[in-house]
Amino acid sequence: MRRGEPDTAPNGRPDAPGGAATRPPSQADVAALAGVSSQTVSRVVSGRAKVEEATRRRVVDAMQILGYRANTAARALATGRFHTIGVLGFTFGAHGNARTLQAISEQAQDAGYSVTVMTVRRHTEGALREAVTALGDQAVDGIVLIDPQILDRPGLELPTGVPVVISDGNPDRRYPSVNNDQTAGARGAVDHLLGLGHRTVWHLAGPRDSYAAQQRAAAWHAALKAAGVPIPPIVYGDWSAQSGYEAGRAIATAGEATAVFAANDHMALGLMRALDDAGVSVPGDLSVVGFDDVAEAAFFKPPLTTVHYDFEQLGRECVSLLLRLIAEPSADARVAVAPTPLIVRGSTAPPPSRAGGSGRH
Amino acid sequence: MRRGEPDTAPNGRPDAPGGAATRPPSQADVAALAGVSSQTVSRVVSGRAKVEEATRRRVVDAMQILGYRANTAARALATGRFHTIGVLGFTFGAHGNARTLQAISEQAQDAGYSVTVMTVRRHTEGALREAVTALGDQAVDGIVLIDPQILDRPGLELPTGVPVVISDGNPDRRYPSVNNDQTAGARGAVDHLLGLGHRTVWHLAGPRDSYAAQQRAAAWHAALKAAGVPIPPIVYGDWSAQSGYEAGRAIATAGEATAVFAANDHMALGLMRALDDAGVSVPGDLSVVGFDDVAEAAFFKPPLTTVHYDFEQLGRECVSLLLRLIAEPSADARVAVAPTPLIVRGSTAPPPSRAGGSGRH
DNA sequence: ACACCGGACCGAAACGTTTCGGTAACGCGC
DNA sequence: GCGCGTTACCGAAACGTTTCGGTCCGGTGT
Repeated sequence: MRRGEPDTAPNGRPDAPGGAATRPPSQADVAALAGVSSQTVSRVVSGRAKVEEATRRRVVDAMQILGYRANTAARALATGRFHTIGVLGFTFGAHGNARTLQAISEQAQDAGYSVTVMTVRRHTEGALREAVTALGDQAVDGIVLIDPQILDRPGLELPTGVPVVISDGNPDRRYPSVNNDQTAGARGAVDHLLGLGHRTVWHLAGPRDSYAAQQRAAAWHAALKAAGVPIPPIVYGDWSAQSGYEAGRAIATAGEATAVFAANDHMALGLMRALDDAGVSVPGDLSVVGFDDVAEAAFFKPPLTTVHYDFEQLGRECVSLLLRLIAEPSADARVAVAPTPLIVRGSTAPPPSRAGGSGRH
Repeated sequence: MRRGEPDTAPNGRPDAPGGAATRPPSQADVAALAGVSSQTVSRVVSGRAKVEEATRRRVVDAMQILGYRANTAARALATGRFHTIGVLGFTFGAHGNARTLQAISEQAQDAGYSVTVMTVRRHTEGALREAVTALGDQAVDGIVLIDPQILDRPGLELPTGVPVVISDGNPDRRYPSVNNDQTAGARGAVDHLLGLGHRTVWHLAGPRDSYAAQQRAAAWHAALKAAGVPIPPIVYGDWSAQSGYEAGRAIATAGEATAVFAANDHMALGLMRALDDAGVSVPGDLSVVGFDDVAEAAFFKPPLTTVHYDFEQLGRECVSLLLRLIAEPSADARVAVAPTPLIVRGSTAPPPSRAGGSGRH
């Protein structure tokens, strides 16, 4: 790593085309050109201290001429801050996570932070865990955990020493979490269906290990209980349309349900498709409510009544909270939650009248 | 940043609960505990040089005891390498980009690299551009450009000195690009429809500034031309289901088309919804082919015939190529492209017979 | 005139790695 | 027993910032 260049610079180093890669300009180079010391350059770039206007101009000009860019690594080494937050999850390809990540990225960028994504493989054991851990620590100032069930993996330790916030996670965990009001959303869905006259509402839940799925299921259960209506068994899916389709077949075969609340829109889509295949009309014979309000939901057939979920707000709040915790580790962890309004479209209606309702099959 | 601790360490610094944040262990600490010098520790962690087994054990044990983690910033400063690649795009919330990013992240992680996402706002001018640029340079060893039309933004300069690869971009640009075989996919879609007996095929294209959209449109055009059939005017959308719906209304009103090739599945969905609203049956009156093969496409009504697109392969190839270029800037830039097979489902059929076909309204 | 003060700036010491150049210790052939 | 190459290690110099502790200087109150 030595420079290896003689101090008595011989006539111009070869900057010729195809020549040696020339080292990018450093603070010291700027300082030399501007005729100041390097820490004055530092003061100018950080803007944290007084610099006389004339000096400042000279420095800025020199930076311009040389095309100076601060070296992130050196800064991080000196300050101990990376100005980077890590986002840790199973996948960023899934709809909700992708939207949340985008919001996180924008919000972080506005605050001068960059975002590193760290994915942990779902079905991976052993050594890779350590790799993830090693990746995560020391290179980020804080972490947003976007798939909180990662915490359930034995042996996966999050780096200590940096704050962690959980997106859509269980609040009684060891880390602060940010949640939209899923409970209200699920309750709104159930109440809407009951209000239409359905005797009860079935639930097509997300995977058991997902906290979001758990919370939606719990709210569904509570709403039914509060209404004093019978509580059907939960049907489980894995968020995918395929799993929704399979659940739909089962529900159609059972032939009891008149209303189903699905824990996300993709499963609702598969569900509706299965019902259609089975000759059950939506919403004539059976009403369906989704969750998420994906951009495509309005164009399903029928257009899906669903709970709107604000992933963008979720991501932004995660960043805000995390930055507060980075600045002041004991900061207040309370955050505002976004509302989850029900968007009523065409997939819900009153239950079929008694006459034609029971023998439909 | 000075340590400020007396060299003659007084009896045990207070590591008491709530005590001062104690500096993480450094290489030197490990070296001291193991009774070796710090560069031997370096040799052990890098594994690049011979170390006697006994020494090696002592060092490893010491690292274990102290919970040593290498400091990324210091390493980056010393080596000039960050072991990080940046992914630059307009948004990671969109379906294709999200899947590509996920694949990039996994592939990079397997190679020991981490991934930083950098988003540039679509409708933003001026100073923010510089922010993006500043963010991008010096902190990454290479860049994957996931929304190549970013290059069309005047004034946005990519950092020089690091390799850049373009995902799904125009090959005659200044950077190497990785493309799946979009042309074959689009041609397959058109040929399928023509093979079913349609006189011609309309095209619902993606936004004009998208290279992927351009390429699909060009392939559609070429396929029609090769078949010697009339070429209808292109209808443009913006990838969204909403824009597909609007296009569908126009196409239904015109009443000429019997087959439409949509440049992605979401637009195809909106299109089908508009046709349905207009009383045009799919595929009875009009056939629709999509592009992407999103997981939900099989559950649309009708199930969508579409071109399968392998975003995962795309992302992986981008990383492979980029890592080759990082290691050897003049490396061969040729990459394998993934096939784009047509998945035939229920949204395509032969055109309506002449009798009932023309007067459908 | 003098001490004093604050503003603008500088010299130099960290931050924790990697790596260059060396150096003891050791085996080996002559 | 002497040179010589190897092996296993170490001392110390970078890498480019930030920041501590000063210094120089021009003003101000007495």
